[in-house]
Amino acid sequence: MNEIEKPVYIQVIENLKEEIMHKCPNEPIMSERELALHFNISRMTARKAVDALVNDGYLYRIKNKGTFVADKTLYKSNTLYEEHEDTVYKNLYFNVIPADKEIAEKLNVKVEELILKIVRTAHYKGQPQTLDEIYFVKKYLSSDDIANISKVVDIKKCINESVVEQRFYPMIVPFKYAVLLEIAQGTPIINVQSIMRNHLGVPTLFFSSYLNPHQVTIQIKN
Amino acid sequence: MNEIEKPVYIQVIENLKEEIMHKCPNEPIMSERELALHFNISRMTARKAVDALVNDGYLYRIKNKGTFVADKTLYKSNTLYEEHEDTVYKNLYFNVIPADKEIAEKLNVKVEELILKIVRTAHYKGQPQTLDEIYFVKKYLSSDDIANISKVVDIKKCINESVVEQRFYPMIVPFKYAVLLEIAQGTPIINVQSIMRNHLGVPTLFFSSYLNPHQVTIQIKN
DNA sequence: CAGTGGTCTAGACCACATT
DNA sequence: ATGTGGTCTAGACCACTGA
Repeated sequence: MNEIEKPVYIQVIENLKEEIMHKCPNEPIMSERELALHFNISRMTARKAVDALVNDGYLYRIKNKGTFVADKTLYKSNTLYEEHEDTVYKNLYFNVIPADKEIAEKLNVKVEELILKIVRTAHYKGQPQTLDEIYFVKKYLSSDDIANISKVVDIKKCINESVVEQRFYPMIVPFKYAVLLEIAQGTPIINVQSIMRNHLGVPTLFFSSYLNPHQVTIQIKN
Repeated sequence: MNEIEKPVYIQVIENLKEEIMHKCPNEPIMSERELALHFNISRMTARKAVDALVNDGYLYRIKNKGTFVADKTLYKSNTLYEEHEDTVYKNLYFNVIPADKEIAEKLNVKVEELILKIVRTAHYKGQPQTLDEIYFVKKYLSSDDIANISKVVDIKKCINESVVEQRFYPMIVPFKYAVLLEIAQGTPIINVQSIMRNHLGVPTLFFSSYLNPHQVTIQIKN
Protein backbone atom coordinates (compact mmCIF):
# COMPACT_ATOMS: atom_id res chain seq x y z
CA MET A 1 0.00 0.00 0.00
CA ASN A 2 1.96 3.04 -1.23
CA GLU A 3 0.71 6.40 -0.05
CA ILE A 4 2.33 7.96 -3.07
CA GLU A 5 3.32 5.75 -5.98
CA LYS A 6 7.08 5.68 -6.27
CA PRO A 7 8.65 6.17 -9.68
CA VAL A 8 9.20 2.88 -11.46
CA TYR A 9 12.96 3.21 -11.63
CA ILE A 10 13.13 3.68 -7.86
CA GLN A 11 11.22 0.45 -7.39
CA VAL A 12 13.59 -1.28 -9.77
CA ILE A 13 16.55 0.03 -7.77
CA GLU A 14 15.07 -1.43 -4.62
CA ASN A 15 14.45 -4.76 -6.30
CA LEU A 16 17.95 -4.86 -7.70
CA LYS A 17 19.53 -3.98 -4.36
CA GLU A 18 17.68 -6.89 -2.83
CA GLU A 19 18.87 -9.17 -5.60
CA ILE A 20 22.46 -7.97 -5.35
CA MET A 21 22.54 -8.94 -1.69
CA HIS A 22 22.10 -12.55 -2.71
CA LYS A 23 24.80 -12.50 -5.34
CA CYS A 24 28.57 -12.79 -5.19
CA PRO A 25 30.96 -10.09 -6.37
CA ASN A 26 31.60 -10.17 -10.11
CA GLU A 27 28.51 -12.26 -10.73
CA PRO A 28 26.52 -10.88 -13.69
CA ILE A 29 23.02 -9.50 -13.27
CA MET A 30 20.30 -9.55 -15.92
CA SER A 31 21.10 -7.62 -19.07
CA GLU A 32 19.31 -4.33 -19.53
CA ARG A 33 16.97 -5.87 -22.11
CA GLU A 34 16.18 -8.74 -19.78
CA LEU A 35 15.45 -6.32 -16.95
CA ALA A 36 13.09 -4.41 -19.19
CA LEU A 37 11.18 -7.59 -20.05
CA HIS A 38 11.29 -8.89 -16.48
CA PHE A 39 9.85 -5.72 -14.96
CA ASN A 40 7.73 -4.95 -18.01
CA ILE A 41 9.31 -1.54 -18.48
CA SER A 42 11.24 0.12 -21.26
CA ARG A 43 14.94 -0.44 -21.56
CA MET A 44 15.69 3.22 -20.85
CA THR A 45 13.96 2.96 -17.49
CA ALA A 46 15.82 -0.21 -16.61
CA ARG A 47 19.00 1.47 -17.63
CA LYS A 48 18.28 4.45 -15.42
CA ALA A 49 18.02 2.18 -12.40
CA VAL A 50 21.27 0.43 -13.29
CA ASP A 51 22.93 3.81 -13.83
CA ALA A 52 22.10 4.78 -10.28
CA LEU A 53 23.44 1.56 -8.82
CA VAL A 54 26.64 1.81 -10.84
CA ASN A 55 27.04 5.36 -9.62
CA ASP A 56 26.63 4.26 -6.03
CA GLY A 57 29.17 1.49 -6.40
CA TYR A 58 26.83 -1.49 -6.20
CA LEU A 59 27.41 -2.58 -9.78
CA TYR A 60 29.95 -2.11 -12.52
CA ARG A 61 29.57 -2.47 -16.26
CA ILE A 62 31.81 -3.93 -18.92
CA LYS A 63 30.96 -2.84 -22.41
CA ASN A 64 29.63 -5.57 -24.68
CA LYS A 65 29.81 -8.06 -21.85
CA GLY A 66 27.38 -7.21 -19.12
CA THR A 67 26.71 -5.68 -15.73
CA PHE A 68 28.24 -7.22 -12.62
CA VAL A 69 27.99 -7.06 -8.87
CA ALA A 70 30.76 -4.91 -7.42
CA ASP A 71 32.99 -6.16 -4.66
CA LYS A 72 31.46 -5.21 -1.33
CA THR A 73 34.86 -4.26 0.05
CA LEU A 74 34.88 -1.42 -2.45
CA TYR A 75 31.90 0.46 -1.02
CA LYS A 76 31.52 4.01 -2.01
CA SER A 77 31.42 6.18 1.10
CA ASN A 78 31.98 9.82 0.34
CA THR A 79 33.15 12.28 2.92
CA LEU A 80 33.55 11.84 6.64
CA TYR A 81 34.81 9.28 9.04
CA GLU A 82 32.46 6.50 9.90
CA GLU A 83 29.75 7.09 12.47
CA HIS A 84 28.32 4.04 14.13
CA GLU A 85 24.58 3.72 14.49
CA ASP A 86 24.72 3.51 18.25
CA THR A 87 27.10 6.35 18.93
CA VAL A 88 26.20 8.07 22.19
CA TYR A 89 26.38 11.85 22.22
CA LYS A 90 26.69 13.84 25.42
CA ASN A 91 26.38 17.62 25.42
CA LEU A 92 29.00 18.98 27.82
CA TYR A 93 27.57 22.47 27.66
CA PHE A 94 25.86 24.92 25.35
CA ASN A 95 25.76 28.64 25.45
CA VAL A 96 24.97 31.73 23.42
CA ILE A 97 28.14 33.73 22.86
CA PRO A 98 29.20 36.62 20.62
CA ALA A 99 31.22 35.49 17.62
CA ASP A 100 34.96 35.97 17.78
CA LYS A 101 36.89 36.81 14.65
CA GLU A 102 37.57 33.23 13.62
CA ILE A 103 34.01 32.00 13.98
CA ALA A 104 32.59 35.14 12.38
CA GLU A 105 34.71 34.46 9.32
CA LYS A 106 33.70 30.82 9.07
CA LEU A 107 30.01 31.58 9.38
CA ASN A 108 30.23 34.77 7.33
CA VAL A 109 28.66 37.01 9.98
CA LYS A 110 29.86 40.09 11.84
CA VAL A 111 32.01 39.83 14.92
CA GLU A 112 29.77 39.99 17.99
CA GLU A 113 26.89 38.32 16.11
CA LEU A 114 25.24 35.92 18.55
CA ILE A 115 26.29 32.31 18.15
CA LEU A 116 24.95 29.17 19.76
CA LYS A 117 27.91 27.04 20.75
CA ILE A 118 27.59 23.43 21.76
CA VAL A 119 30.40 21.24 22.99
CA ARG A 120 29.77 17.53 23.07
CA THR A 121 31.49 14.18 23.10
CA ALA A 122 30.69 11.13 21.01
CA HIS A 123 31.23 7.75 22.62
CA TYR A 124 31.01 4.31 21.09
CA LYS A 125 31.09 1.26 23.31
CA GLY A 126 32.26 3.44 26.17
CA GLN A 127 35.24 4.74 24.23
CA PRO A 128 35.48 8.45 23.38
CA GLN A 129 35.51 8.89 19.61
CA THR A 130 35.42 12.63 19.06
CA LEU A 131 35.09 15.96 20.83
CA ASP A 132 32.87 18.28 18.82
CA GLU A 133 32.41 22.02 18.91
CA ILE A 134 29.31 23.08 17.03
CA TYR A 135 28.43 26.66 16.12
CA PHE A 136 25.06 27.94 14.86
CA VAL A 137 24.10 31.48 13.97
CA LYS A 138 21.43 32.21 16.57
CA LYS A 139 19.27 34.42 14.36
CA TYR A 140 18.75 31.52 11.92
CA LEU A 141 17.35 29.34 14.69
CA SER A 142 13.79 29.40 15.96
CA SER A 143 13.24 29.53 19.72
CA ASP A 144 11.82 26.08 19.23
CA ASP A 145 15.16 24.84 17.96
CA ILE A 146 16.99 26.26 20.92
CA ALA A 147 14.60 24.59 23.30
CA ASN A 148 15.45 21.26 21.72
CA ILE A 149 19.18 21.50 21.50
CA SER A 150 19.60 17.79 21.25
CA LYS A 151 17.39 17.65 18.18
CA VAL A 152 19.01 20.59 16.45
CA VAL A 153 22.21 18.72 15.91
CA ASP A 154 20.97 16.09 13.51
CA ILE A 155 24.20 16.27 11.60
CA LYS A 156 23.41 13.53 9.16
CA LYS A 157 20.27 15.35 8.06
CA CYS A 158 22.22 18.58 7.76
CA ILE A 159 24.79 16.91 5.57
CA ASN A 160 22.21 15.48 3.22
CA GLU A 161 20.46 18.79 2.83
CA SER A 162 23.49 21.02 2.53
CA VAL A 163 26.75 21.50 0.76
CA VAL A 164 29.51 20.44 3.13
CA GLU A 165 33.11 21.52 3.03
CA GLN A 166 35.55 19.73 5.29
CA ARG A 167 39.15 20.52 6.09
CA PHE A 168 41.57 18.31 7.96
CA TYR A 169 44.20 19.82 10.20
CA PRO A 170 46.96 17.91 11.97
CA MET A 171 47.69 19.16 15.47
CA ILE A 172 48.69 18.19 18.97
CA VAL A 173 45.58 17.46 21.00
CA PRO A 174 44.53 20.65 22.84
CA PHE A 175 45.40 20.42 26.51
CA LYS A 176 41.80 20.78 27.69
CA TYR A 177 40.52 17.99 25.43
CA ALA A 178 43.16 15.32 26.06
CA VAL A 179 41.41 14.19 29.23
CA LEU A 180 37.97 14.15 27.64
CA LEU A 181 39.27 12.07 24.73
CA GLU A 182 41.20 9.89 27.17
CA ILE A 183 44.44 10.23 25.24
CA ALA A 184 47.89 11.29 26.34
CA GLN A 185 48.92 14.93 26.31
CA GLY A 186 51.03 15.56 23.23
CA THR A 187 49.26 13.02 21.03
CA PRO A 188 49.04 14.09 17.38
CA ILE A 189 45.42 14.17 16.22
CA ILE A 190 43.33 15.36 13.29
CA ASN A 191 40.91 18.24 13.68
CA VAL A 192 38.11 18.18 11.11
CA GLN A 193 36.46 21.50 10.44
CA SER A 194 33.20 21.37 8.50
CA ILE A 195 31.21 24.24 7.11
CA MET A 196 27.70 23.53 5.89
CA ARG A 197 26.02 25.84 3.46
CA ASN A 198 22.64 26.03 1.83
CA HIS A 199 22.36 26.13 -1.95
CA LEU A 200 22.91 29.85 -2.03
CA GLY A 201 26.27 29.42 -0.35
CA VAL A 202 25.21 30.90 2.98
CA PRO A 203 26.97 29.13 5.86
CA THR A 204 24.54 27.70 8.37
CA LEU A 205 26.75 25.64 10.63
CA PHE A 206 30.39 25.38 11.64
CA PHE A 207 31.55 22.11 13.10
CA SER A 208 34.97 21.48 14.61
CA SER A 209 35.68 17.89 15.53
CA TYR A 210 38.74 16.57 17.37
CA LEU A 211 39.25 12.92 16.50
CA ASN A 212 40.57 10.31 18.87
CA PRO A 213 43.24 8.66 16.68
CA HIS A 214 43.04 5.41 18.60
CA GLN A 215 39.34 5.11 17.84
CA VAL A 216 38.58 6.92 14.60
CA THR A 217 40.19 6.52 11.23
CA ILE A 218 39.30 8.79 8.37
CA GLN A 219 38.76 6.69 5.32
CA ILE A 220 37.60 7.57 1.85
CA LYS A 221 36.67 5.16 -0.88
CA ASN A 222 35.40 5.93 -4.34
CA MET B 1 38.30 17.64 -37.27
CA ASN B 2 37.49 14.88 -34.82
CA GLU B 3 39.42 11.67 -35.21
CA ILE B 4 36.58 9.85 -33.58
CA GLU B 5 33.20 11.52 -33.41
CA LYS B 6 32.37 12.27 -29.78
CA PRO B 7 28.92 11.37 -28.52
CA VAL B 8 26.50 14.24 -28.86
CA TYR B 9 25.86 14.59 -25.16
CA ILE B 10 29.60 14.96 -24.51
CA GLN B 11 29.72 17.80 -27.01
CA VAL B 12 26.73 19.40 -25.31
CA ILE B 13 28.49 19.11 -21.95
CA GLU B 14 31.51 20.91 -23.36
CA ASN B 15 29.34 23.63 -24.85
CA LEU B 16 27.45 24.08 -21.60
CA LYS B 17 30.65 24.23 -19.54
CA GLU B 18 31.86 27.01 -21.79
CA GLU B 19 28.56 28.83 -21.39
CA ILE B 20 28.52 28.38 -17.63
CA MET B 21 31.88 30.11 -17.38
CA HIS B 22 30.27 33.30 -18.65
CA LYS B 23 27.33 33.17 -16.29
CA CYS B 24 26.88 34.17 -12.67
CA PRO B 25 25.92 31.76 -9.90
CA ASN B 26 22.17 31.18 -9.68
CA GLU B 27 21.62 32.46 -13.19
CA PRO B 28 19.29 30.17 -15.16
CA ILE B 29 20.45 28.28 -18.23
CA MET B 30 18.25 27.27 -21.16
CA SER B 31 15.45 24.89 -20.29
CA GLU B 32 15.86 21.31 -21.40
CA ARG B 33 13.42 21.79 -24.24
CA GLU B 34 15.23 24.92 -25.40
CA LEU B 35 18.55 23.05 -25.28
CA ALA B 36 17.07 20.30 -27.43
CA LEU B 37 15.92 22.82 -30.04
CA HIS B 38 19.12 24.86 -29.86
CA PHE B 39 21.41 21.87 -30.42
CA ASN B 40 18.89 20.08 -32.63
CA ILE B 41 18.84 17.03 -30.41
CA SER B 42 16.18 15.18 -28.49
CA ARG B 43 15.24 16.33 -25.02
CA MET B 44 16.52 13.11 -23.45
CA THR B 45 19.98 13.76 -24.84
CA ALA B 46 19.96 17.34 -23.63
CA ARG B 47 18.84 16.08 -20.26
CA LYS B 48 21.65 13.56 -20.12
CA ALA B 49 24.18 16.34 -20.55
CA VAL B 50 22.54 18.43 -17.86
CA ASP B 51 22.40 15.38 -15.58
CA ALA B 52 26.17 15.03 -15.82
CA LEU B 53 26.79 18.70 -15.03
CA VAL B 54 24.40 18.60 -12.07
CA ASN B 55 26.20 15.52 -10.82
CA ASP B 56 29.54 17.28 -11.09
CA GLY B 57 28.30 20.32 -9.23
CA TYR B 58 28.27 22.78 -12.11
CA LEU B 59 24.50 23.18 -12.14
CA TYR B 60 21.56 22.63 -9.87
CA ARG B 61 17.91 22.10 -10.70
CA ILE B 62 14.74 23.38 -9.09
CA LYS B 63 11.66 21.43 -10.06
CA ASN B 64 9.15 23.33 -12.15
CA LYS B 65 11.42 26.35 -12.23
CA GLY B 66 14.58 25.64 -14.13
CA THR B 67 18.26 24.77 -14.09
CA PHE B 68 20.75 27.20 -12.61
CA VAL B 69 24.47 27.79 -12.44
CA ALA B 70 25.88 26.53 -9.13
CA ASP B 71 28.03 28.73 -6.95
CA LYS B 72 31.62 28.17 -7.97
CA THR B 73 32.72 28.14 -4.34
CA LEU B 74 30.80 24.92 -3.94
CA TYR B 75 32.80 22.81 -6.41
CA LYS B 76 32.57 19.12 -6.05
CA SER B 77 36.04 17.68 -5.62
CA ASN B 78 35.97 14.13 -4.35
CA THR B 79 38.90 12.52 -2.64
CA LEU B 80 42.41 13.83 -2.21
CA TYR B 81 44.07 17.05 -1.45
CA GLU B 82 44.48 19.47 -4.30
CA GLU B 83 47.31 18.95 -6.75
CA HIS B 84 48.37 21.96 -8.77
CA GLU B 85 48.89 21.57 -12.48
CA ASP B 86 52.53 22.62 -12.31
CA THR B 87 53.62 20.55 -9.36
CA VAL B 88 57.24 19.44 -9.81
CA TYR B 89 58.04 15.87 -8.81
CA LYS B 90 61.56 14.74 -8.02
CA ASN B 91 62.39 11.07 -7.54
CA LEU B 92 64.82 10.82 -4.61
CA TYR B 93 65.49 7.19 -5.29
CA PHE B 94 63.86 4.00 -6.51
CA ASN B 95 64.76 0.46 -5.80
CA VAL B 96 63.48 -3.09 -5.98
CA ILE B 97 63.13 -4.48 -2.49
CA PRO B 98 61.49 -7.52 -0.89
CA ALA B 99 58.18 -6.69 0.78
CA ASP B 100 58.21 -6.37 4.54
CA LYS B 101 55.18 -7.46 6.53
CA GLU B 102 53.36 -4.14 6.41
CA ILE B 103 53.71 -3.61 2.69
CA ALA B 104 52.91 -7.24 1.94
CA GLU B 105 49.62 -6.84 3.78
CA LYS B 106 48.68 -3.63 2.02
CA LEU B 107 49.41 -5.03 -1.42
CA ASN B 108 48.07 -8.48 -0.58
CA VAL B 109 51.23 -10.34 -1.57
CA LYS B 110 53.61 -12.63 0.30
CA VAL B 111 56.41 -11.27 2.44
CA GLU B 112 59.59 -11.18 0.34
CA GLU B 113 57.60 -10.60 -2.86
CA LEU B 114 59.59 -8.11 -4.93
CA ILE B 115 58.38 -4.54 -4.69
CA LEU B 116 59.37 -1.46 -6.62
CA LYS B 117 59.70 1.38 -4.15
CA ILE B 118 59.93 5.00 -5.21
CA VAL B 119 60.49 7.92 -2.88
CA ARG B 120 59.85 11.34 -4.29
CA THR B 121 59.05 14.88 -3.31
CA ALA B 122 56.42 17.17 -4.79
CA HIS B 123 57.24 20.86 -4.96
CA TYR B 124 55.04 23.75 -5.94
CA LYS B 125 56.56 27.18 -6.45
CA GLY B 126 59.74 25.96 -4.81
CA GLN B 127 57.92 24.89 -1.64
CA PRO B 128 57.86 21.22 -0.64
CA GLN B 129 54.28 19.96 -0.60
CA THR B 130 54.53 16.26 0.09
CA LEU B 131 56.97 13.41 0.53
CA ASP B 132 55.64 10.32 -1.19
CA GLU B 133 56.54 6.67 -0.85
CA ILE B 134 55.13 4.62 -3.72
CA TYR B 135 55.07 0.83 -3.83
CA PHE B 136 54.34 -1.33 -6.89
CA VAL B 137 54.26 -5.09 -7.11
CA LYS B 138 57.13 -5.76 -9.49
CA LYS B 139 55.60 -8.77 -11.21
CA TYR B 140 52.64 -6.65 -12.38
CA LEU B 141 54.97 -4.23 -14.13
CA SER B 142 56.46 -4.72 -17.57
CA SER B 143 60.18 -4.14 -17.99
CA ASP B 144 59.08 -1.24 -20.13
CA ASP B 145 57.36 0.33 -17.15
CA ILE B 146 60.44 -0.02 -14.99
CA ALA B 147 62.58 1.61 -17.65
CA ASN B 148 60.26 4.61 -17.56
CA ILE B 149 59.84 5.09 -13.84
CA SER B 150 58.86 8.69 -14.23
CA LYS B 151 55.97 7.72 -16.47
CA VAL B 152 54.78 4.86 -14.29
CA VAL B 153 53.60 7.16 -11.58
CA ASP B 154 50.77 8.87 -13.41
CA ILE B 155 48.72 8.90 -10.26
CA LYS B 156 45.81 10.83 -11.67
CA LYS B 157 45.33 8.23 -14.36
CA CYS B 158 45.59 5.46 -11.79
CA ILE B 159 42.92 7.10 -9.68
CA ASN B 160 40.50 7.43 -12.56
CA GLU B 161 40.94 3.83 -13.59
CA SER B 162 40.93 2.25 -10.15
CA VAL B 163 39.10 2.07 -6.90
CA VAL B 164 40.99 4.14 -4.38
CA GLU B 165 40.87 3.83 -0.64
CA GLN B 166 42.54 6.52 1.42
CA ARG B 167 43.23 6.67 5.13
CA PHE B 168 44.43 9.69 7.05
CA TYR B 169 46.75 9.26 10.00
CA PRO B 170 47.91 12.03 12.32
CA MET B 171 51.53 11.75 13.39
CA ILE B 172 54.66 13.65 14.23
CA VAL B 173 56.72 14.15 11.09
CA PRO B 174 59.26 11.29 10.80
CA PHE B 175 62.74 12.50 11.68
CA LYS B 176 64.22 11.69 8.26
CA TYR B 177 61.51 13.58 6.36
CA ALA B 178 61.38 16.80 8.38
CA VAL B 179 64.36 18.22 6.51
CA LEU B 180 63.03 17.22 3.10
CA LEU B 181 59.67 18.82 3.87
CA GLU B 182 61.46 21.84 5.33
CA ILE B 183 59.43 21.74 8.53
CA ALA B 184 60.50 21.66 12.15
CA GLN B 185 61.14 18.40 13.93
CA GLY B 186 58.13 17.54 16.06
CA THR B 187 55.57 19.13 13.72
CA PRO B 188 52.24 17.28 13.64
CA ILE B 189 51.37 16.22 10.12
CA ILE B 190 48.90 14.02 8.27
CA ASN B 191 50.05 10.87 6.54
CA VAL B 192 47.73 9.80 3.72
CA GLN B 193 47.87 6.13 2.79
CA SER B 194 46.18 5.18 -0.46
CA ILE B 195 45.55 1.74 -1.82
CA MET B 196 44.46 1.45 -5.43
CA ARG B 197 42.71 -1.64 -6.65
CA ASN B 198 41.44 -2.86 -9.97
CA HIS B 199 37.80 -3.84 -10.35
CA LEU B 200 38.45 -7.31 -9.05
CA GLY B 201 39.74 -5.85 -5.80
CA VAL B 202 43.36 -6.72 -6.41
CA PRO B 203 45.66 -4.05 -4.97
CA THR B 204 47.98 -2.62 -7.60
CA LEU B 205 49.62 0.29 -5.80
CA PHE B 206 50.29 1.49 -2.28
CA PHE B 207 50.94 5.15 -1.80
CA SER B 208 52.03 6.77 1.44
CA SER B 209 52.14 10.54 1.38
CA TYR B 210 53.46 12.82 4.15
CA LEU B 211 51.82 16.21 3.84
CA ASN B 212 53.51 19.49 4.64
CA PRO B 213 50.83 21.12 6.82
CA HIS B 214 52.03 24.63 6.00
CA GLN B 215 51.48 23.99 2.28
CA VAL B 216 48.77 21.40 1.84
CA THR B 217 45.27 21.35 3.23
CA ILE B 218 43.02 18.38 2.79
CA GLN B 219 39.64 19.61 1.73
CA ILE B 220 36.53 17.77 0.71
CA LYS B 221 33.43 19.30 -0.78
CA ASN B 222 30.31 17.58 -1.94
C1' DC C 1 25.95 -14.96 -35.41
C1' DA C 2 23.30 -13.33 -31.39
C1' DG C 3 23.86 -10.57 -27.34
C1' DT C 4 25.81 -6.63 -24.81
C1' DG C 5 26.29 -1.93 -23.21
C1' DG C 6 26.31 3.06 -25.23
C1' DT C 7 23.84 6.36 -27.58
C1' DC C 8 19.84 8.65 -29.49
C1' DT C 9 15.05 9.87 -31.04
C1' DA C 10 10.36 11.80 -30.98
C1' DG C 11 7.06 11.58 -28.80
C1' DA C 12 4.09 11.27 -24.07
C1' DC C 13 1.94 12.26 -19.32
C1' DC C 14 2.54 14.13 -14.59
C1' DA C 15 2.74 17.59 -10.75
C1' DC C 16 3.84 21.87 -9.87
C1' DA C 17 5.38 27.21 -10.66
C1' DT C 18 4.40 31.48 -12.45
C1' DT C 19 1.72 34.65 -14.88
C1' DA D 1 -2.60 28.79 -19.76
C1' DT D 2 2.09 28.09 -20.29
C1' DG D 3 6.42 26.36 -19.05
C1' DT D 4 9.36 23.64 -16.03
C1' DG D 5 11.76 19.51 -14.44
C1' DG D 6 10.69 14.30 -13.62
C1' DT D 7 9.40 10.18 -15.58
C1' DC D 8 8.52 6.85 -19.20
C1' DT D 9 7.97 4.46 -23.76
C1' DA D 10 9.07 1.74 -27.90
C1' DG D 11 11.61 1.77 -30.94
C1' DA D 12 16.57 2.52 -33.39
C1' DC D 13 21.70 2.16 -34.78
C1' DC D 14 26.53 1.45 -33.29
C1' DA D 15 30.84 -1.04 -31.91
C1' DC D 16 32.20 -4.66 -29.79
C1' DT D 17 32.44 -9.61 -27.69
C1' DG D 18 32.34 -14.44 -27.70
C1' DA D 19 30.65 -18.73 -29.27
